Amino acid sequence: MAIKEGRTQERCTGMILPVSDAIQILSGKWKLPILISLQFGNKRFSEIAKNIPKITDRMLSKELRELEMNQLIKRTVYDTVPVTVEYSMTEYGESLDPVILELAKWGRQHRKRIMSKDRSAAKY
Amino acid sequence: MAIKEGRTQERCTGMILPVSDAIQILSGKWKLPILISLQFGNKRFSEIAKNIPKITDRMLSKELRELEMNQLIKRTVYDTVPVTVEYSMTEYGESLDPVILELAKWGRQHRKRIMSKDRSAAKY
DNA sequence: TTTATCACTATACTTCAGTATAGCGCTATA
DNA sequence: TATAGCGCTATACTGAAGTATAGTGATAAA
Repeated sequence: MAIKEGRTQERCTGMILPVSDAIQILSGKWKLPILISLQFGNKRFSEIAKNIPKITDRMLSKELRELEMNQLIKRTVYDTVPVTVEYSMTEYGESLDPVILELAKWGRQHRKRIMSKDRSAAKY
Repeated sequence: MAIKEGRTQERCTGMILPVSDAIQILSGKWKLPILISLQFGNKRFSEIAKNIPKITDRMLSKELRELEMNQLIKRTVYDTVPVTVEYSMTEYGESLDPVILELAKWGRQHRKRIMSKDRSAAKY
């Protein structure tokens, strides 16, 4: 029952704190999908929207702003007429790649799992 | 501007779908902290609560139920008087370890980053 | 001329995550 | 006897996330 009961509390909090930071920044339904869309190349507002089923303009606009504030993405305005706005990942944003990769890996195998057993699939 | 414009949309959705699955299951402020707490050993209700600052009984109870439904954790009741309830990670729950590890890594370096530059730190 | 696209913003609304507080039956301890 | 711990549940509430819908001004296409 007790595995190495030494400094568990500290080590536990030492894990929970950074993870909480991360999930706060990536929180919500849309931020990761947006980042993924931009992983596949710089995109304009409407192109991102096309990549992400069901997202509304309002949400996309709001989330892009937050991601930009956290310096995960960059917004570039070209003064064409009318203006062209392009979004791209920053280097810092790219540092999330391994996180996204692991999430995708897990999500894929989870999907397989719930597909194969109908009993729990019924709940979803 | 355009990097390999072939099947981007499909590959993009192929990433977004599993990641959305994952974030739905791990959604919210508390599920990952709870899983982390259980990574450090089987625990009882009040022990988990002690590990996670600020969580309320109601939330802990609710999230534990959801994690159990998704088979990420296991609830065992021992018939002592009064009953002892122990929570533990399932093997399936352990499959999340790499995800949690990457999140923790990123969170730690993010924390360092915002600590070092006060200008953006002001916002947090 | 009407329509559509672009990158948004405004307003209003719903829904749900999360908080706050209290209480349950049981038991061991002071 | 009263208090505290255990593992919760009940009720009520707030606030934030997300949805729905419409509209902006400029331009280009039908």
